[in-house]
Parts: sequence; structure tokens; C-alpha cells
Amino acid sequence: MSEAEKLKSHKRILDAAARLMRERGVEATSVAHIMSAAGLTHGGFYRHFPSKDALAAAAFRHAVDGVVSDVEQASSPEARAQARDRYVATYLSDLHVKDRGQGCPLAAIGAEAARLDDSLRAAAAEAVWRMAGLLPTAEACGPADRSGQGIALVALLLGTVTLARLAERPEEAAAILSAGRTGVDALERSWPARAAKGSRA
Amino acid sequence: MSEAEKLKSHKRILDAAARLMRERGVEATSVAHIMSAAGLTHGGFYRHFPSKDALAAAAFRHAVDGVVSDVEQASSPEARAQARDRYVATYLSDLHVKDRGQGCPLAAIGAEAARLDDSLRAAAAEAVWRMAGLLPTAEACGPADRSGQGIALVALLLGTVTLARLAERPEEAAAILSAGRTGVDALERSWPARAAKGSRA
DNA sequence: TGTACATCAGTGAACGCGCGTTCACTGATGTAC
DNA sequence: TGTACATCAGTGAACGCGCGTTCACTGATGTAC
Repeated sequence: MSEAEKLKSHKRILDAAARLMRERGVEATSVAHIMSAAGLTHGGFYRHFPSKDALAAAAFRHAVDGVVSDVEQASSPEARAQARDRYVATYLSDLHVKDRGQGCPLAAIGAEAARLDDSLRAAAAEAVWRMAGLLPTAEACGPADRSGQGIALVALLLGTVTLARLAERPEEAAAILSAGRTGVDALERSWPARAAKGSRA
Repeated sequence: MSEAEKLKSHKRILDAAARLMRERGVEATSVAHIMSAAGLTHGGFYRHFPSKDALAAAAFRHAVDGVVSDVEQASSPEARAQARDRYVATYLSDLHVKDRGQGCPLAAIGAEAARLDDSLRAAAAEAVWRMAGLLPTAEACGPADRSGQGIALVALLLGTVTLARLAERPEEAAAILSAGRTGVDALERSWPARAAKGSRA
């Protein structure tokens, strides 16, 4: 049992947890199930993580890494803009609605993270700002509130996929995704400058 | 034990379930806990509902009723428009972020509903269209796709509150709510007509 | 190079606990006569 | 009006089960000499 093999096991556990927790929820996924999916037995779990809560937080960060790395690692502004547009298109795709296990962890378990262990909540809160940082566009004219625009885009994306996952018929899900795309266009096109307190008339 | 008393018990169970399931999630709320909150013991539960799943679906609908009735029952178009604006303002309020137990069930347990019992999923899917029907504005010029606008507004509202609930510090939550408000303004102001397939350039 | 030993990843039985559901029972209700 | 009886909401013990976590053990690794 070399150190390298332990690291491999560790990664398999993280991968399995990140997938299963997004597919079934954090509470509904048991330590034994995760270990079994990683090709191990449940007893060895505590050689890798001090608790299920600690694993949940680590798995959440691991899932975020997998989802945002494409955009974050773009080498030029042009490549980044392209990766960003690809990210939005993939986010609002039929595949993302069906494949919870590899999708956005905020959409899959964000609401659950808010009421479970605090380290999981903190991991999810980090993900909010990390994802929001990827999304603002330069298209809005004038001194746009880019941070607010990023947050609103994350909220719209997350909400759209959450709604689409509730639809029974594929046409309903498609209509919801389409509405989300139109909404994204609107937020990209006309985002205002940072407003004085209370932006509503 | 009169029939009226049974109805009172039934309503107490529904009220307790609707609140607790929104506060703690469906799976994390036990039948015994709900019955105890309703002032009863767990054994009597099955005189009221055939299963916990059936209760979850009924409680979800009950929660939706409580949340949308104000707008749906408005007697005139003017009263309805006012109620709608109040609804949006309340939705994106600090109180809603803190008070999950009385808030929007889609924001609290929508993602969970998508992967649990099918009757719960169906109840949540109904709520999507019901809420989306309340929100479109007449402000957009031309033949706007009102149905899509309603869906996008629900998605943005739900997503914004989900993100705000993850924030640790009150200022972060306030910034997220403010971004959501600005986003709602943008979607109200400039929603296009129903687009031909594939609205992105 | 060969041997004794400490380390520790992984195993699988065991723990105490809370879950959803069942069931024999209680006792108040309302009807039949 | 008074009595016998069926109904059934609610009680609380019990069921089988899966959970997170612990622990004695196994056996391969790598170091000390």
C-alpha cells in the first residue's frame, strides 16, 4: 500500500462522493454507498476523512473544480469569452438537466447545503462568488455593475435548471430552458451600472 | 372525537409538515417530528395520510396555496398588479432568506422534490406553472412571450434566494438580493417576443 | 543482502440510534332500538 | 329518554432496517540494523 495508492483511493472516494451527492443529495447518500462506488469497504473511510460532513464539503469543492476549470484556465481573454459562452450553453442544455451527477453542484445540492453542516455551506458560498466571477459580460454599455450581473446570471442559470428538472415531459423542460436562455440574453444585453440603494422605481 | 376535530388535526399536520419540510428538507423531517409539532403522537399519522410521501406532496401544495393566494385572489387587474409587485418584493426580502419555513417551497425543497417520490415532483412541477402565471408584466413592448417571461422570473427569484441563503454575512446576502432585484427589473423591462428556435445569435 | 519491526490503508463485525410503518388497544362519538 | 353497540381518531410499544462511527484485526510497505 504505497502513498501513491492512498492518493488514488482518496481521489476515487472524492469522485464517487461528488457524483453520488449531486445525483441523490447529501443526506440521502451514505458513506457505505460512496465507499462501495469507490471500490472500497465502508470501514476504511475514516483513514481519509474525519467525518461525512468533512467529505461533503471536500466533495462540493471537488465538484466545483470540475465544473469551472475550463473557463478559469482559458489562456487568453478571447479563449475565456468563448469558454464562458460554452459554459452557459452547456449549463442550459438538456444533458445538464438529466445528468445531475456531473452538473453544477449549486443547482443539485445548493439548497441542501444551506441547512446542513457549516463547512458545506461555506464551500457552497465560495462557489457562488467563484461562478459569478466567470459570467459578467463586457457588452453592457457604461460602468456596469459586473459583480451584480454575475450573481444574477448564476441565479437565473441555477433556477432555470432547477425548474427544468421538475418538468415531467421533455417539451416542458425544453420550454423552461428556452426561457432561461432568453433571460440570459436579456441580462447580458442590458445590465445597468451599480444602482443607488433600492433599484426599483 | 368529532369529524370537525379530525379536520382540525388534519390541518395541523399539514401546517406542521409544510413548515418543517421547508425548514429542514423533506427527508430530514420525520413523521414523528411532524406529528409532535402538530400536538399528536406518531402512531395516529396513518389515519390521515397513507404514507410520508403522500403527506409531502399534500404539504407542498398546501405551502404553495399559502404563498400565491394573495396574488391569485386579487379582485381587479390593478389589485393584482399591486399584489404581484408586493410578492416580488417580499420574495427578494431579507425575511424570506431567513424564514424558510414560510417561504417559497420551490426555493426551499424544489431541488429535493425533483429526485424524491414522483407525486411530490408532480406537485412541485404544478407549482412552477402556477407561480410563473403570476409574474409576467405587460410592460414589454410588442407581442412578448409572457409565458417564457414568467418562467425566467421564477427561475431568477428562486435562484437569488437560494444563493442568498448560502451567504455567511448579512451584507453578502443583501448584495445578492440587490442583484436579483436589478435582474428582475431587466427581465420586466426588455422581454422579447417569442423567438424562433434558438434565441442566441 | 537479510531479518526484525513499526506503520497504516483497508476489512468487516459491531455499536447505538432514529427512521417509516404496523398493530393491539383506549375511549369518546353517534346511531339503532 | 336510556341502553347496547359499531366506528374510528389517537396512543405507544414494537418491527425490521440502514445510518455514521468505532474497533480489533490483516497484511503489504518501507526502514533500522
